[in-house]
Amino acid sequence: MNDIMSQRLEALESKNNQAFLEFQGAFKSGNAKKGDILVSHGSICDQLYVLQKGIAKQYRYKEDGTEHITWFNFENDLVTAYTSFVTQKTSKEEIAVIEDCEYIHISRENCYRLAAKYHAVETFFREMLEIYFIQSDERLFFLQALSATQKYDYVLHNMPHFIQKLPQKELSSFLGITRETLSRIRKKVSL
Amino acid sequence: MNDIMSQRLEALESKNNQAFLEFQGAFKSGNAKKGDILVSHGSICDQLYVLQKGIAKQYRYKEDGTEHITWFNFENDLVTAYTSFVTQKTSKEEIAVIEDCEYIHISRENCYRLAAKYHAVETFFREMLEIYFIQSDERLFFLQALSATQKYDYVLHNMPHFIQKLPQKELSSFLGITRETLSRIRKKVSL
DNA sequence: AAACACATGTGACATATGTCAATAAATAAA
DNA sequence: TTTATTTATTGACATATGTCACATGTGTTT
Repeated sequence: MNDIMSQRLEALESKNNQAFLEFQGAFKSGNAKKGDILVSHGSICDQLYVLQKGIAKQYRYKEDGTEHITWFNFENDLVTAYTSFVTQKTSKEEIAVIEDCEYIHISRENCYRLAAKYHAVETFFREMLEIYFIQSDERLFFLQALSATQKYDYVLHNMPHFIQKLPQKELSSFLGITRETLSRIRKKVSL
Repeated sequence: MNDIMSQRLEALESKNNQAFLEFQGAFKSGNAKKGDILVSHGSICDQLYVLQKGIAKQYRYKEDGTEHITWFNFENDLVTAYTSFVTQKTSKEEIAVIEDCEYIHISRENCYRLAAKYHAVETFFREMLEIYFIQSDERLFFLQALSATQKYDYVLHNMPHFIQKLPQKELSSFLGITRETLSRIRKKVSL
């Protein structure tokens, strides 16, 4: 995700510097410690975050109380509970900090206000959405079609930082398998 | 999806009638028979379709040759192999007709040209993307966290037309389970 | 260093779902 | 209508993955 975001921002800057400055100016900075909840289940999400440092996880609970991680966020990722952000209904998703985070954030109101005011900002958002949509599409296939081992391999090849930086407990949830199964796969792979 | 699309189009019309007319004018109409391929695996997708009648399926192949349906399209759905459409790389996805279709379509070139020309068209696309992103997010959780029976129940309650209108062969692929398992679940449910 | 909490590894066993094969039912073709 | 083709059902069995219980390891706090 990383450079894609800065690319788009540069495009925005060169296309309409005034829009860029105003957009940039609407961000505030903040930080959060490991374990903190950025967006809590049941709340209405009205902020868009950009991670500058640290790791966060997005997850949902099933009725049985189990946590299911849908995505991890690293440096330069856009982070928000998108469904709630867009619909302004209570969020089923929750976002929590795995490793101490520094971030900037902008309110939903400012996002939409600036998107309405500046065509170039609107374009920025459309392009970011495209990227995340594609990412989501890839994950869909991954979840639907691959076995536990294949999923692990996929992540190993395509998102190696996930494996390097995340505790297995979290990674297994993301893969949609149990910790035990992940542990056994790792053993097999390392032989 | 249905009315959401027409809502957005109405919004576009009232916001900028000129943009709306030009956008609308860029569509051509067409049709396809059951079994036809709208977008084939390996091609570059440069059209955006709007289904007016019929049903289509979007799917990908695994290396082992098995087909995995990621989504079904019904009346008034936007249809395209989004990843290929955006990136202009060859498509991993394929789109095929399940029930004879009538549709209108617009070229990628016209989409982006009009989005760049008219802020209101850009907004239309951003909003459509938001909707599809949310939909995709829901499906993600569905695939990751639910058992075969739970998935069936989910579809039964949330997309009943999927169950009414689609052959089980296709539905099972969409659910990420085998035909046999689906058949057994249906038997159990109907008791 | 000791004590603790938390994450990971391992074994025995349970279970959901897949696989394969054979009918039955439904659709399409002749 | 009859035949052919595809789709759905059902049974016996295989297998991947989950569950539970406990051991081992790792890092943190005192």
